[in-house]
Amino acid sequence: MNYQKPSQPKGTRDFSPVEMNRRNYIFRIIKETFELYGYQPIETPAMENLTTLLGKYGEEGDKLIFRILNSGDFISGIDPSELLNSSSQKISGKISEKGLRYDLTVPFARYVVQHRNEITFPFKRYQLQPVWRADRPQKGRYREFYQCDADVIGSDSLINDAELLVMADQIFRKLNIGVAIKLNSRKILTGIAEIIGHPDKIIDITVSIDKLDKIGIDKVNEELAERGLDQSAISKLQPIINLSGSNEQKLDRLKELLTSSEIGKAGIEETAEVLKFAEQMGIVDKPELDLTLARGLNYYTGTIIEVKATEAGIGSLSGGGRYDNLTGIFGLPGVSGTGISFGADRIYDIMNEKNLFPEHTSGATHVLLINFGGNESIACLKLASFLREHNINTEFYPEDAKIKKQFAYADNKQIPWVVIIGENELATNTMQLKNMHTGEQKTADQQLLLQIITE
RNA sequence: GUGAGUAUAGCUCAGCUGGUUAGAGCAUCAGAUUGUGGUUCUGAGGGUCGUGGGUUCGAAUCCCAUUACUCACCCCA
Repeated sequence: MNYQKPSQPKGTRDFSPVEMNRRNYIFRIIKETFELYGYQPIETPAMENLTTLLGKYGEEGDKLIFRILNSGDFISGIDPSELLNSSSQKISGKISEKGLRYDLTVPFARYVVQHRNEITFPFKRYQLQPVWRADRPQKGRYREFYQCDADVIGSDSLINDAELLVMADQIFRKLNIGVAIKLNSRKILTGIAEIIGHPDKIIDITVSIDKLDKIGIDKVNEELAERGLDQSAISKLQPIINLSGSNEQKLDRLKELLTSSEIGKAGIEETAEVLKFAEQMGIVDKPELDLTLARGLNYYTGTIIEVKATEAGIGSLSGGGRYDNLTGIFGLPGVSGTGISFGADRIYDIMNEKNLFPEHTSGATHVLLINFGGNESIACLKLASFLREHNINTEFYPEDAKIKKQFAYADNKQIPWVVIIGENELATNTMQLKNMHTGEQKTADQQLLLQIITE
């Protein structure tokens, strides 16, 4: 080999047929669940105008947006002296006007604003598409990954927030993944920031206490101090961070602590309401109120949701929350939305790690017909179309290769059933049906074949 | 953006403090087996040791640079 080995860009992946069938299994369950609750699919383009994307994800987020170079002679309009003297940021604004989508929520907000006259509110949509982030990849983090979002926009009702929790509960149970569903409220966090006397530091506070699980209380306090909180504020924060007990107990205690904060009290009430609705909808794995849950995106204003795998430090599998004014930025104020996003790739990783996929994911070939050539192959071709009419994924081996080779092919592709029609079978109008898993083989006719392989 | 590690066959890796023609397992292909895979046996193909430079009689091995990847931090699905 004397050519440069080809490779994909870092943080991106190829998906093999086996992987795709498994990924589709995840997508199917997510879609089905979304649709059970009345969410309908939309898609938006891979690229958006930078004006749509920039400023929505904070300073860090802006840096992580993949920019697309303008087509044509993108450098022509620029003064050479400008190239030398101005920052790369400024220049990039001149040579790039589009970027790859960073998440699905902001494009959705854009979609809603643009199509507001065609949409009936409340609008429930889901969207399963890749997003791109120019991050440094690492475990469970990719530069191209799929998000599966469900959002309701144009409804203030907390039933929607509860519905998201219930859907998350259902999806992870269907997938057989053990998770902890966590709930918080941005309003409670705001209330906390108010009563400790640092309403302006809410982001710093939330980012720091979000790490509690990971780095421990001492480090969190250190970081809070570094971020400019005085000691009295930090000590006021301690009883709040350390709240324990049931959700009810936590909420009761919070009521006492946040009496002086109107917004804090509202958050407590709303959270109690969301939990009540979720319970009435029959949620199985009860969400846990977790005040250290903050989530990065700045646009959440109410409920905050996160789902983590019970074991495995792979980060969150799903996250979401309520945003009161996302469409406001695009000129449609006063529309509240709430939504949740599932990270398909992390879900895949964890299912793979724990062997949670069913043995045969649909999409794979179900039956292979062995090719003997001649008249036998005519019988096989007819049988194959019969099976396909019954919606059974069927392959006829295209060459009359050695039987051994054909069987090895079936084995390799993990095809569960193999049918043999040779000279003898052709004469008696039968076939040999072999179960590749057990090795059992029996004589069958068309009807028996259909019956056996569909049970 | 910051820090650390790795780079040898399609994949996973071995190759000791530098010493002839670079190894294994798995995978692939062929045969043992002309109607039977997942077990066994035999054989074959496949590598300018990431790239460029340096030290040396001699470099996969030591040094420098560079690129790519991995892991962690920041941040996040």
